Amino acid sequence: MTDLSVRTWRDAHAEILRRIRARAWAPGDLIPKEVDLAAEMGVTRSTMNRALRELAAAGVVERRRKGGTRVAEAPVRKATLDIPVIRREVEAGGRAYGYTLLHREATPPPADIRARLALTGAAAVLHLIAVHLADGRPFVEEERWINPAGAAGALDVDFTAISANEWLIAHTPFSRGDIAFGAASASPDVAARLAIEVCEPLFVIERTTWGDEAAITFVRLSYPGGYRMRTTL
Amino acid sequence: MTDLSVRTWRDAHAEILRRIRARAWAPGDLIPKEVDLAAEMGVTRSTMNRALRELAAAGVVERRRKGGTRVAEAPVRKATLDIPVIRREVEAGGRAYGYTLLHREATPPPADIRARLALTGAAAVLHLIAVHLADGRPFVEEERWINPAGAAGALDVDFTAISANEWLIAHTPFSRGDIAFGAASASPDVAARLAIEVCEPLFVIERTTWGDEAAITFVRLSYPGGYRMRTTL
DNA sequence: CAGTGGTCTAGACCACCAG
DNA sequence: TGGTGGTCTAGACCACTGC
Repeated sequence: MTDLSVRTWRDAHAEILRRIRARAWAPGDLIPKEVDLAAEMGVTRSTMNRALRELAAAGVVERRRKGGTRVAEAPVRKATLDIPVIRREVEAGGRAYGYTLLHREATPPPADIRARLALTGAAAVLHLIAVHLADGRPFVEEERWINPAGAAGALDVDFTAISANEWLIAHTPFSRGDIAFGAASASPDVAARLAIEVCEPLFVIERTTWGDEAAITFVRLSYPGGYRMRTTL
Repeated sequence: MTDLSVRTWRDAHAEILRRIRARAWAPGDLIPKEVDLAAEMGVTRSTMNRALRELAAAGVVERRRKGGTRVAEAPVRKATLDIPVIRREVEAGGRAYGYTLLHREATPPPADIRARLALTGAAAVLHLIAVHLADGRPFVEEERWINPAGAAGALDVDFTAISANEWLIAHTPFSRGDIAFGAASASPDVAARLAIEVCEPLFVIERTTWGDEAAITFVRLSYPGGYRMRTTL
């Protein structure tokens, strides 16, 4: 018998998840349509729709108009990562935040950076290298290119007092971005900046952000090997 | 004047995002309440609620009952990562998938694994080491511990034909999990399994999954340094 | 073409929490 | 304690897509 305590979309969500876990509906199976489930559990279709929509967003079911709703075959679990401002990340750990700009130069970009920023001409971009500190010790190294065509005013900013990330957040909101996570070995330069040994492993985050028309910035963050980025499933 | 083409929650969502980007509402600002925004844009509160809820989920605004809705100060951007089954990940790249089990042993777990699986006794767990292949070449090394108390039947399975991941997906759905991403150096063992040099950088994913009561499994996936996990913001 | 999910409306009650 | 967001209901129209 159906649990009569189903009153909210969370209840319905939980009940459907329970059935899927209990194999009442196996992976690949078509499950009843919204209207039927709603009727069975005693809620309106709107409520059931909300429950199923959330399950679809979590990758548990797949939905198609006319095709119905089916249990995901390969549960491509979706993990949501928070991408915090580094200052907050450090301060959230109870440590004092610091920031040192090591290099600042407007220069024509190398070919790979031109490609990442989708630049055609040879106009100069702003190249920054900085280290973020936690309790005075290197936390992460940042190498960044800023496209003046996408970030108006950046060339006039001295980034010694404010990190490029925070300046960009405040002045140049982005509309989309891509991000990649990987590992690399510390080059001599990066090793020196992070005060680690050459060839130690680095956790690397590469991010490109775009405005409505042009690329705004490309940044590579290199964390020493002990760093972990965590979330839940 | 308000754009009269606002008809759907996506329109409202886009319009609000536009205003935030245009600094009509600055970070930290309180924005009008649902009812007012709905009236202004000519939609119902339900529709506006959906738009604002999605913005909150994306980390663009923060909402509180009675406190209203305000533009997020530090846009803690949320990135959604797909955690695919490795077979699918390889096949999605157009390569042939392969899998080799290198080690299988039921053994009392070392202390760190006991801690990760929240085990109290010294009951044996199943320890597996395997390599996943793409076009016959090592793609990722997998070291896994399976808690028989959380994954009934695992001790009876020979994991040479089916990878533990796929068996678990099919037989032991999990209710929650935690996942961490980081970097490490290849130990001699791992380097040999992946056919890379000792001390080359590895991209490491560590994942623990839990059933309703007990931990099911802990797995460490080690990808060679060139690997990138990508998503969009 | 017809069935299913996607969305909107108009109204209502309620939970939470800032003042 | 009152204002704000969270959610439910009942009904409707429509877009997509499998058959």
